[in-house]
Amino acid sequence: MSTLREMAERLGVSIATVSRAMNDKPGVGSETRQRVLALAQELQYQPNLAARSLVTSRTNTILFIVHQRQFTEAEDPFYPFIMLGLEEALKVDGFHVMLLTLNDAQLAAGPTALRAFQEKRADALVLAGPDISSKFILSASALGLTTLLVDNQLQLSSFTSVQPQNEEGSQSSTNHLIEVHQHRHIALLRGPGGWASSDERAAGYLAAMGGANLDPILVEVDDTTIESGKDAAKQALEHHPQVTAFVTANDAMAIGAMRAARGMGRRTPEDIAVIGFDDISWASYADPPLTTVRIPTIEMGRLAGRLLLELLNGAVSVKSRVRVATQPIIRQSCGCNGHIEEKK
Amino acid sequence: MSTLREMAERLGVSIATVSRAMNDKPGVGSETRQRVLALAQELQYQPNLAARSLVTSRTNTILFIVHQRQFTEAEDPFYPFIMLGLEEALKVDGFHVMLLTLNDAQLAAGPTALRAFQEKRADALVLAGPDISSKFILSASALGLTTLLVDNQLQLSSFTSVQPQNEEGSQSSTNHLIEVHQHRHIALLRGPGGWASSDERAAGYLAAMGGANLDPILVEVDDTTIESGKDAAKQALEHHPQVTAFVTANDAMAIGAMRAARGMGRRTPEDIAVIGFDDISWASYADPPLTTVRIPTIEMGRLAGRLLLELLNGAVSVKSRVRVATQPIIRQSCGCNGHIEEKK
DNA sequence: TTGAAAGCGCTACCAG
DNA sequence: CTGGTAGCGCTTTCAA
Repeated sequence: MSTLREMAERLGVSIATVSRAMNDKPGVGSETRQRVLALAQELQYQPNLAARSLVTSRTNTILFIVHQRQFTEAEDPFYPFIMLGLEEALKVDGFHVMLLTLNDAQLAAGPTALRAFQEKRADALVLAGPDISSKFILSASALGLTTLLVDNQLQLSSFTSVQPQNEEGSQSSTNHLIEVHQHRHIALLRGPGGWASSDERAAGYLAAMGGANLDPILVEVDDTTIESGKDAAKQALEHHPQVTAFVTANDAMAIGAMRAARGMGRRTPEDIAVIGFDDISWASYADPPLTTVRIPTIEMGRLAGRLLLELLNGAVSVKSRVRVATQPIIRQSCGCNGHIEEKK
Repeated sequence: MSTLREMAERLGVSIATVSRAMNDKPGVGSETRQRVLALAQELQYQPNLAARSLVTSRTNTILFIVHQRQFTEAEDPFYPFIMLGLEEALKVDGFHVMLLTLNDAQLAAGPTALRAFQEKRADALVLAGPDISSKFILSASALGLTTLLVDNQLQLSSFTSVQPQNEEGSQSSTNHLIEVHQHRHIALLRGPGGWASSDERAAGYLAAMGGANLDPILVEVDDTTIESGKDAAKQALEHHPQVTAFVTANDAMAIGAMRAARGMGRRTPEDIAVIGFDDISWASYADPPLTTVRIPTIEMGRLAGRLLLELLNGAVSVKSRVRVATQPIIRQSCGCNGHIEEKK
């Protein structure tokens, strides 16, 4: 592996000059620069990043932190996509992504787990997922690293964050049911209160119902799985038999709801229309194919990456809360015939 | 951030002594060592890894390389689990995992993409997935980094590799169909030839059929998706109407096969029993719940991590090909009543 | 058991 | 425009 010194000797110039040439810094004659670059090319020179880090205090590495269970969550692997997008965006500037998963105990213990990263290990932190507590976020950022939140946000403090437009998404899907399919009795099968995404999606539904002067019907369950979707659908159908459509907190619940409804003799979409949220991979294979709201996960990751790069370059210093537009995916569970299938 | 020097000054000893004490090296009086450790504790001392890397040429980082599309593959996100297990195992020794995804072009271009990692960026490479070519593997390992293969293997060269017991897995599921459910006409719906996992799973099926003196029925399609599962099932049922059971290359195909069969008036498991492979997250939600063969993905990642650590520590130098046992998951699509549901 | 010092490869400052 | 050099924080010889 060649070094700056080696190149300097072969070229008969100083190490400093080679360094300047390699880093596109001013103060090198264009002819000299040419020769340096040519030799670097020939030698396949790669800078030793440890040495560079030692003097610059920058590592070109960012740490992606996520709850262990969430990372590969059974019914909806969301964060690997975020990480993929992040890595894509970061690598164009020569940055790398490290994965750090935290279990419940580590999350509770606070930033002890991060201590090892204080010292020259990462330039920034991406904290992903709603189940990272405010306390943890605050103490992590106190480490002095640039911090960005994905799918999480703190009300009080201001961090740069990237989140989906939950409210707009469910408002538009509710409107689709109202305007295109003329439903009047639409129930929201929602997840637990207190979780930002559940609350925001509920707000979108309420806005749409209010806008159309319809009475909202809310059914809240304490989880957002297929099973809880079944429960919610049963409750809704028993207490509100007039309901003809469901808006659900996510796709897993939508699938559960369709199954429960079918078990009660109600077919989708003829008797009960259903619209989910997320567009997980199996949504298009559901029976019938699920109409839903797509969260552009990879794109969210890319955006987070680009934001981080700007923050790190000092190009921007404002903390911004970015909302990424969701996309309606019209399939058949809403009553459409599915000809307006999405283009991937 | 405190440094060795700072500690040395406060303790009135030399930097070398502090370094030795911190690294558990001999040559330090036990009393001195105590004092050093106590101060380190108090100061929350963290070594500067860039500085350490510069002198030791070790980074405590391993690079997880996977094909971009594969990492979050729509129907079966396999590699995030591997990465999770890897990270879990590695972090106990203070190692970190970096993600590098490669697209088709980069894969074809050879190790250019890896050049940046030659220099003090990673101590080892984990190459995951069958679609990383031998050529790429060979040239990557020529970089001089310890290399480990997951879900891939080279026939000629010897690399340490971790793979599932594909052959044993499908042999046992085929046997289940033969012995427990008395099927005589079992078709294998297999994926493309040439892919090691497809071939191995086929071999397991053939072994079981041969062992029972039954005639194998092979249907090969060029993909392993729900759609190709449908195609394969249609072909099988048309050309071999006597077939009463399917063994499929993976769960996605199994689900497609059940749907196609149902479309042709054959119910699962009454008319056609089906057993898949992989145990993807949606297998238990299929209709009927899918009997399959589970690949212990997270455990494979952990194993890869432990192996790597041994290799790096020089504890072991032998290149070993490790096969991880799969686990039969009996649900209902095979004809069992599902009471023997797996314990997670 | 301990200390002094060289040096890993690089950036950045100061002279010229 | 160019060169010399200090020094980032650490590990590791070599002496004492």
